[in-house]
Amino acid sequence: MPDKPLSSSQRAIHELRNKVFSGELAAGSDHLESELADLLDMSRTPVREAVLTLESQGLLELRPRKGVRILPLSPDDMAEIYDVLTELESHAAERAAEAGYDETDLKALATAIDDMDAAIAASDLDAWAEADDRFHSELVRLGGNRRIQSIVGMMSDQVRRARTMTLFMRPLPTKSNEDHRAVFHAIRSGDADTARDSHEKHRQHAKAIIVELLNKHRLRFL
Amino acid sequence: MPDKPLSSSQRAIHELRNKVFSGELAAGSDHLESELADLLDMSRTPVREAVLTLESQGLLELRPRKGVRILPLSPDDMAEIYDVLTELESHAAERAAEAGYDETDLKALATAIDDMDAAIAASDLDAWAEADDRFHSELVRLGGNRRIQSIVGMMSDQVRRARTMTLFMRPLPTKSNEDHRAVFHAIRSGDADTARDSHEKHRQHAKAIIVELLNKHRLRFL
DNA sequence: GCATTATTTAATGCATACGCAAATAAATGC
DNA sequence: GCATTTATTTGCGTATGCATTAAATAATGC
Repeated sequence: MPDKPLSSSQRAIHELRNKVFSGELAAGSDHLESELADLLDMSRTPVREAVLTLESQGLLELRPRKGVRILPLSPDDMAEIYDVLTELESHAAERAAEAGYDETDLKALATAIDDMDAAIAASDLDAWAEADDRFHSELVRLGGNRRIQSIVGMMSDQVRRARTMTLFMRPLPTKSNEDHRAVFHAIRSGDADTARDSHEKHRQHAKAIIVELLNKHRLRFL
Repeated sequence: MPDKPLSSSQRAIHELRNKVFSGELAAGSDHLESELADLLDMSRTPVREAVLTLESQGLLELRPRKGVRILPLSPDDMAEIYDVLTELESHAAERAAEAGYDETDLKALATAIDDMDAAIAASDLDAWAEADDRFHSELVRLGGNRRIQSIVGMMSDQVRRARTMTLFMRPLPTKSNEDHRAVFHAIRSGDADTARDSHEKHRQHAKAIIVELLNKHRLRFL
């Protein structure tokens, strides 16, 4: 069936998001509402609504008369984001382990891990990143807390922005999948403490790598 | 000076929030945009913008053609919210302890604790609740992560809704302030682990009490 | 009667218009 | 020249109207 026509508002949200991710709307740049409306070929109304939504998700900022500002991400911002992810995802891992999921329930998680292995073997960074996203979002889903899912979703969006930049400037994340497996096994065996601790270490490590990378390359923002 | 005139949009956000808290807009009820516009004596436009914002904060839900639905809070929702608060506030406590704040920096925290003591002595539940809010928000502020401040702020809003209902049906929170003092002392002495653990226990305890209370009183939602 | 289709109703999504206030430019006084 | 005032521009906040489409109701066929 022909996909249902998307509302202008929704379209605005998605297209603006994409343009931020792709860099077409550069971090730190300002844009008038009317400019964005022209860009998306719609009136200001749906643009305003989209901008309101994206503001609440931390992607941009409304500064009356100065335009809509695409929020830059500093290394400090990145550190904040990773800290939130660390806490909430670790909680999810803990809960997932307590939930007593069986092999079937954990299949998506296992698949994501395997896909990461394959991607690394093929040196396909994009595929790895996609599978990594899948692992983390599935983990959070298994945690069962919908508010955490929503918050982590928003924060992951921001991380994705930074990863585009940093992925190619760091070594292949070969070690990363050991962490994923540790978390996986802890969950499968119902060891909540280990699941939590493993994931916590995993995320803290990721944070350290990215923040160091950004600082080393003098990426004051992105 | 005469306070600056608030925009209709801002007014709508605040007034709608208040009406949700006060119960004037009951949880679970549906309201057309035009109805809310009439209620607030403004056009649909700023109401729509406010509703968009409040939706992203989890207070209500937009269901096209069915109206704006004030989201009810179930015991499960409450549990989710407390879990998020537990994780993020505990992280803040840990960081606050690491930050090496001196007596002056921690004054607001100490004051909040004293105020709670005074409120309990006077059996003034409203004053206690206010000081408790102050303690938690100051704690999170000291944690230094602005994203956590924002998330915790949103979640605390929801807790406040429930507390209105439950505050009078539970014993005076006399024990609660012991927890607060433990967190305070750990922060002052730079003991991050203790700060974290104390606060974690504090919040888990609060969660258990509220969830039990809601279930006991068959408050399926609120 | 019951199911299906046609008709009406009405809430929303969006475009548009307009007044106001802020920012900028121009003009005036010193 | 520089500061201060005045004029002008321009972006935003809000109101309003209309087209669209989902829901509700009536009508038709079987």
